[in-house]
Amino acid sequence: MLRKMQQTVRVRFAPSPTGELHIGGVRTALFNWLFARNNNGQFILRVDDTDKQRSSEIYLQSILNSFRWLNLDWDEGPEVGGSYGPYRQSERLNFYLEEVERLLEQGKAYTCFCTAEELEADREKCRSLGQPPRYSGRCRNLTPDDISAKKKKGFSYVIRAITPESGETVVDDLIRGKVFFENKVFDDPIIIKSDGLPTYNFASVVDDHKMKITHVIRAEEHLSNTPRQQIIALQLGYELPSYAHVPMILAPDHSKLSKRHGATSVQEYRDLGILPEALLNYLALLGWSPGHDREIMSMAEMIELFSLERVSKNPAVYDMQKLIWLNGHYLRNASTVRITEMAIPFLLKESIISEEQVSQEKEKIEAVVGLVKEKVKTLSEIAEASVYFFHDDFVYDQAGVEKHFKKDGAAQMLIQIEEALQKASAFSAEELEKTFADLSKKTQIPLNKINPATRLAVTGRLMGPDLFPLLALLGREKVLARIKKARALFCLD
RNA sequence: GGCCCCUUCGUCUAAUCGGUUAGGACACCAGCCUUUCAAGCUGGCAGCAGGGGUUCGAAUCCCCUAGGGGUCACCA
Repeated sequence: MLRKMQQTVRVRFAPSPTGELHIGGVRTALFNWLFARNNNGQFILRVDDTDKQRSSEIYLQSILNSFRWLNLDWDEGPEVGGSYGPYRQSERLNFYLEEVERLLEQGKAYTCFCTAEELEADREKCRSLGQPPRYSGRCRNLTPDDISAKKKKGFSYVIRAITPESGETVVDDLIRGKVFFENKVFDDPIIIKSDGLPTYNFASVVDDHKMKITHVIRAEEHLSNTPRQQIIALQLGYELPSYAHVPMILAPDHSKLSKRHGATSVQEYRDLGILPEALLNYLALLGWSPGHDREIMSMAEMIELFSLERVSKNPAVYDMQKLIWLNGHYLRNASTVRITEMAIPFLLKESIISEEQVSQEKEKIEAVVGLVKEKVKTLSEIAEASVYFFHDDFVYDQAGVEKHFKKDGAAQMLIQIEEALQKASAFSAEELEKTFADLSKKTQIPLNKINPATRLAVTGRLMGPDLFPLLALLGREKVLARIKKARALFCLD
């Protein structure tokens, strides 16, 4: 504990820009971030873009946007810089080559000319013998003359690091304890590819060291990679960071989360109308708990309570319903002004309002959102529930029409409602509530007939926000016009 | 298949060194509230994967079995 305090905690999240940031990545990033903030340490973003083919700037920008949207800030990394940069692996080639040169000189790595076909043949042979596929070590003992001759002929080559053939490597994991691996199951890993770029296992080790990373917190899928990285680190003479492998997030069918399971990227959740704080709170609960019955937590509370010791070992199945529930909670408790800002893009996208209205009718939009947000769970539902405040040409619920309009006396009732509303002294929620109560008393028609009929006439629906504030917001003119229209459209007499 | 990890309600999880009527949350069901639907409140349903040990006592420690997941690339 004391030793931990002496050294500033430095953690990193190292996405490769080959796709959108997905929720598994966010959860890993979040745990890193919480751990850093809890320890007054630094959270570093590093771009693992050594796969030239698949990496793209578009994805990097999208990932950074997702981080910004989630409000997860990084102390060092792209755009903010830092004293251990550059933070893109594609710009750190000189570091890797320097280290490879050293390994080569020390005889801890060697040049390998084996072709893909040769390697495949080797693997095939191993398989047929019932053994695990393993590199034969054919090029380990090439002489310097062999090597320069082959290079001169233009053969392509890679650099491999030498792995001990016996003994074992122990990964001391903060979450799982000591995990033992026999060295004989590993072959000599490629550290520099034939395109001259480092492989993940090498670049990652070099960067973690050069960036003074103290804790490597990553998904469990990397656990079996860790001994290979430790072996490389050993060859390089590095001191090892602490490791913590967090459990994976699984789809409801217990398989690995993928596109076919629906939304997987942060961007998709954003488009669905999920709030960033809800997503983070939910993700924090997947594989971690503060220990007591606490579930809804602000970022400040999560920072305060987070510890790796309380991260669980077993994979967590992802449950959309609980996320939605949490989102509803945050939606209701957030300020109307903020939710309105966030809902506007959804209203625009569904053509419920125009750009012009955004600038000219902000107050009305806020009033609508304020009324409607109590009943919904996502921002896109806000849009859906707001339609009739801005459009007169909505469709009427068919079952509702049968039940409330196509009955004897329905027209009479609507007329009476109209008259009462016309005479109402003020068109406020309180006044309207009184108006309806009086009407019910006078006509002997119960409120549970008057109210739904009014709602149906005015909104086309049977459900929605409280009726009286709804009517008040719509205004006398629109309400009366809509009741007239419904009467003309549906009533028998 | 080899190696590695994991196993508490349907799902996420709690239960400090072994002693709890195994707790909470989502979902589901019922009731209350109510002008609707939600929300909220109250209550209910539901779990220690199986089998052996160790122990006065095991969800908790050990072993085995089963199941799930990961990994074995010139992807990260």
